[in-house]
Amino acid sequence: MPSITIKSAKARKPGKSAKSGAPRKRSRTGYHHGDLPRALVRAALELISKEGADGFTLREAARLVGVTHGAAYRHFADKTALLAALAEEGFRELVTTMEAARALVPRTDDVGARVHAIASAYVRFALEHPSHFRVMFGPRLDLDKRRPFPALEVEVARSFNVLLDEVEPAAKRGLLTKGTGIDHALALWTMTHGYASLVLTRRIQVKPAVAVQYFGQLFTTLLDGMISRTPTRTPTPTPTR
Amino acid sequence: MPSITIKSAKARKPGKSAKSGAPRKRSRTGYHHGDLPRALVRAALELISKEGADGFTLREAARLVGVTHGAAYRHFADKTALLAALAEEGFRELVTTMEAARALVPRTDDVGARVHAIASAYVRFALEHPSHFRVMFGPRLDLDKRRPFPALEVEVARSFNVLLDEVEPAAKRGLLTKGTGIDHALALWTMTHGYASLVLTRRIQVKPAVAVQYFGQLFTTLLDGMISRTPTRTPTPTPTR
DNA sequence: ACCTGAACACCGTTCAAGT
DNA sequence: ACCTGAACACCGTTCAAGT
Repeated sequence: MPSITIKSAKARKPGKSAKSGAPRKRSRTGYHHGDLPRALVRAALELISKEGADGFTLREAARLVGVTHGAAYRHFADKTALLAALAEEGFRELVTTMEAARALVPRTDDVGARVHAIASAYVRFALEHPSHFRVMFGPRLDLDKRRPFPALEVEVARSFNVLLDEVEPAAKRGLLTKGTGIDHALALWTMTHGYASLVLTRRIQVKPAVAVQYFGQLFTTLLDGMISRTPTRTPTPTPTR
Repeated sequence: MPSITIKSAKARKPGKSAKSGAPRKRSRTGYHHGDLPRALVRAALELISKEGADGFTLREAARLVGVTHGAAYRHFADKTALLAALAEEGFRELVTTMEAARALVPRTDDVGARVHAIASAYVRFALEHPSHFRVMFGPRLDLDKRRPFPALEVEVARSFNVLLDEVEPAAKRGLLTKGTGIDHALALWTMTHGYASLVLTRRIQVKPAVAVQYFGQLFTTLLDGMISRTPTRTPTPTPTR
C-alpha cells in the first residue's frame, strides 16, 4: 500500500514524532463510553472513501477514533464483521435513495418510468460511493458456508423489494411479458448491477457526466422486452369492485 | 484468515517441523532457471482456487514454487502486477470458452442463438472459476490514474469483441432495434456480467444446476427488446448483388 | 541476470491485566 | 463491561550480498 507510506510521509512534520499519532478526538461526544461500534463504522467509511476499499485497516480505523485496536474486538468478531456492518449501512442508504427517486416520478407515469428511476438511482449511488458499493458486494463467507450476517441479508432483501414492489403488481395485472414478478425484478437488477459494476471497474468507459444517461439507453432495451404491447387484460381503470 | 491457521494445523505432522516447509519441486523442469513468472502465475491460480481470491499471498505462492519471496520482485513490480497477470490469463481462457460455445451453434440459427450461447459460456466460466473471475474484475488502479496494465486491457477488449463481432453485422443489416453494435454488445455484456456477479456473491440464489438455464430466461427478455420484429431491410437471402 | 537473507514497517487476532 | 499493552504469526516491499 504505497498510499499509506505517502500519507504518513506527508503527515510527518519535522521535530514532531508522528509515531503515536494524535488521538484525534472526534466531535464532542467521547466514544470511550458511548458508541464505539458506530464510531468504528463511521471511521471505516471515512477511510474507505479516501483510500479505497482495499486499503482499509482495522488498526487505522481504531486509531482514527482514538482507541486501541484491540478494543474493536469487543464489538466485532473480526474485520469481516466490521465490513459486513459497513455493507449493511450501505444497503440502507441505497434503499433511501431509490425510494426518493421513485417518489419523484409523477403519478401519471407507468411502471417503466418508475422502474427506470429506481435503477438510475442505483447506478448513481454506485458511482457516487464506489468504495462503499464495492464493500457491499464483497464480504461473503463464500460458497458452502451458511449465511453469516442475517442483518445484512435483511437489508439486501429490502433493497431488492423496492424493485419488486413496482414490478409484481404490474406482472399480476398482465402488463408484462411472461414470467413472475420476481423474474422481472431479477432481470432488472441484474442489468443495473452489471452496468454499475462494469463502469466502476472501468471496463465500460463512459464519461461520468453521461454515465447515468447512457445507462438509460441500455436499460430501455430491456424494458422494451419486458413490457408487453398486448396486455393480457385491459390495463387501466381500477375495476369498480 | 482463519483458513490458513486451519490448514497449517492440519499439515503439521508430529515430529516434523513444518516451519520451513518442503520446497515441493513442481514437475520435472526446474524453475530456478526457466520460467519463474509463469510458475508464479500457476501457483497463484492454484492458491486462489482453493483458498479464495482474498486469502492469497505473494509469499505463499513463492513458497509453493520453492523460491524465496523476494525473487518474485524480479518479475513483477508488486502483488498487484501478479494479480493483473492472473486476470490477463483469465480473459484469455474466457475468450476460448466463449468462442468454443459459439462454434457449437448450428449455422442455420440466428444472432440471438449465437449471442445466447456466448453469454451462457460467460456465466458458466464465472461459476466454474469464481475466484479467478473475481480477480479478473478486481485489480484496478482506481479512478483517475492512467491505465496501468495494457496487456490486460488488450485481453479485456478481445473478450468484448466476441460479442461485438456477432452483434455489429446484425445491427448494420437492420436486424436490431435502434442503437449501434457497440450499444447492443454493451447491453448484453452488462446483463451477463451482472447475473454472473450476483450469483457469485450469492445475492441471487439459484441452485447451481439451473443457474445457467435461468440466466437464459432473463437474457431472453433483453434479446426480445433488442431484436426488431420489423427489420429495416428484408433480412435473409444474401442479395444477389 | 537471477536469487537469497535479513531487515523494515505494517497487519489481524488473542489474551492477560487493568479500571 | 469495556479498554489497554504486549505478544504472536503472518504480510508486502526493499536491498545488500552472493553466484
